[in-house]
Amino acid sequence: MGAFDNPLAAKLSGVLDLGEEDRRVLDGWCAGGVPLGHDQHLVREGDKPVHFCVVLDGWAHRYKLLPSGGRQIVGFMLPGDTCDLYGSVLPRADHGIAMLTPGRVAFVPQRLVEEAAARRPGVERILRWCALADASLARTWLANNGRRNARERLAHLLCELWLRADQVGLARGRTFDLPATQDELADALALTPVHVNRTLRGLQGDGLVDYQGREFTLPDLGRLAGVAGFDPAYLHLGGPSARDAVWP
Amino acid sequence: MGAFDNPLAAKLSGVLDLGEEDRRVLDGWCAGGVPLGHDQHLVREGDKPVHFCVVLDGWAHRYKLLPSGGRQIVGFMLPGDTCDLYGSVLPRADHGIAMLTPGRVAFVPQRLVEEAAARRPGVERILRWCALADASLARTWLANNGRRNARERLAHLLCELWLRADQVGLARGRTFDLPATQDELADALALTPVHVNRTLRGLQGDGLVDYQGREFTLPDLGRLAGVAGFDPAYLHLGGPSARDAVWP
DNA sequence: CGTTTGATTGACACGAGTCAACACCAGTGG
DNA sequence: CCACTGGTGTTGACTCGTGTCAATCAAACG
Repeated sequence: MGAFDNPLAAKLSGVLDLGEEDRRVLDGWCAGGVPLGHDQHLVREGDKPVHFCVVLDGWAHRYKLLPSGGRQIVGFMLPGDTCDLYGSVLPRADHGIAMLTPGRVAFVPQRLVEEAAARRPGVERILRWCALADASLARTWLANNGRRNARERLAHLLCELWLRADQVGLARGRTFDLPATQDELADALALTPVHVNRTLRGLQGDGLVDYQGREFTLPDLGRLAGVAGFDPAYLHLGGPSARDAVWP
Repeated sequence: MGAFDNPLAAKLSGVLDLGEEDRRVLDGWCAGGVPLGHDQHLVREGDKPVHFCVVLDGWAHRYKLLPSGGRQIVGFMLPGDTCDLYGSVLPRADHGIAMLTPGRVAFVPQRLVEEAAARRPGVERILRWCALADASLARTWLANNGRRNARERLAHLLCELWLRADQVGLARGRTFDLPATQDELADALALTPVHVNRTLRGLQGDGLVDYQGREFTLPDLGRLAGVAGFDPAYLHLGGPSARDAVWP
């Protein structure tokens, strides 16, 4: 926001030194963008991906379907988040990506991305940063879902999503919109919707979370982060933000 | 093996077109290597990583520790596997890596890696491939641990590890060494050691797995893959291998 | 208004965790 | 040569967190 008209540059400017020229490349990628409706797909599992995607507006989620019919959501995407679905590097998308809300997405032809990366080391760094941050996030979810109970897991996810929303200007103080159904939260946390509901109510009863519809408020982030065992390092966030005013 | 004296080039030659020159770069990285003993660390969580690592020999594992004391193993590394711990891109390692067996590891200064990547697009592609394949693997584990029961999970992990071992010449037909304790398998699968033991015996009772010590045999890979819902696409393996002779 | 989608709650079941004991084996040192 | 140790695997009995099934409710919507 502010100085930047594209959320990807905004995010990256906090963590990497973007040259003038690199930023122009990113601006080019993020110009325009396609409006997408709720539930529309950016990528389907099995597709040969030919675009590098940047979410400009709205939320999306990445998911994997299992032969048995289950679904695991493997990540949420907010404005400024990218997916490098391997384009020229790997042959097929191993998971799908779809919108959680209406929004706007930039589809950058892999050819352009490759050319820019070959021409400018700064761009190559950006791509690598995105891929590595992505992997880091997936590993953190692995640990979260694997070794925490329902309460801790949910608290952890809420901390993460509030922080990420805040980072791109989508939080109003400790309040933010989490446009996912409890079903979707369940598939992200590897729980059942019923248990997500109970756990959410539990946190609410303890004054750690408040919500009406999809609008969530985290009245005591310090205590919630304590419950979650949350350490924001894995998000690799850059510069200062509202979080510094709120965080323990 | 065979034409290649370094396992990284061997692995990559199946999936990427390596130029003559690129291969020489990889040979340079993998020349030498440091011998490491059981339990020795390649990287500790929180370190500022200054090397790109390639496992030349032996098995390693990547793990995260939780504030509550739990451990989640987030991946196994076999010869030819790399870790790009973000070097110049991200500030700190978000997880540790340690040997499961004695072995040999090449530590390549990030500076060299950066230079090679800037100079040669082929090298940049290699790095990106490694990062993306890594993320893909983590997401598959997320789905596996999140949405399958103990039996399916364990079956899936065994399929993965046999296939990866076979790919680098470490399997003898359907038999391979899995140098992890049941404790370690439990931390990889987000189970307890006791339950891993019971599940393993269950699979053994059904003739799907056989083991004595750390030597595992998978007598009926087709049936085991069926139990697991295993689809090897996520490993992004390249050329043909023994698997083609055995797989359903 | 019916219909649909998502949230909520209760009763009950079950898979996996916990606790505890024992077996086995490789060292190691007396 | 044997006693002792620590690490790993194995098994049983019991507990408990989460899943399953089912009913109800509220809001959104054509």
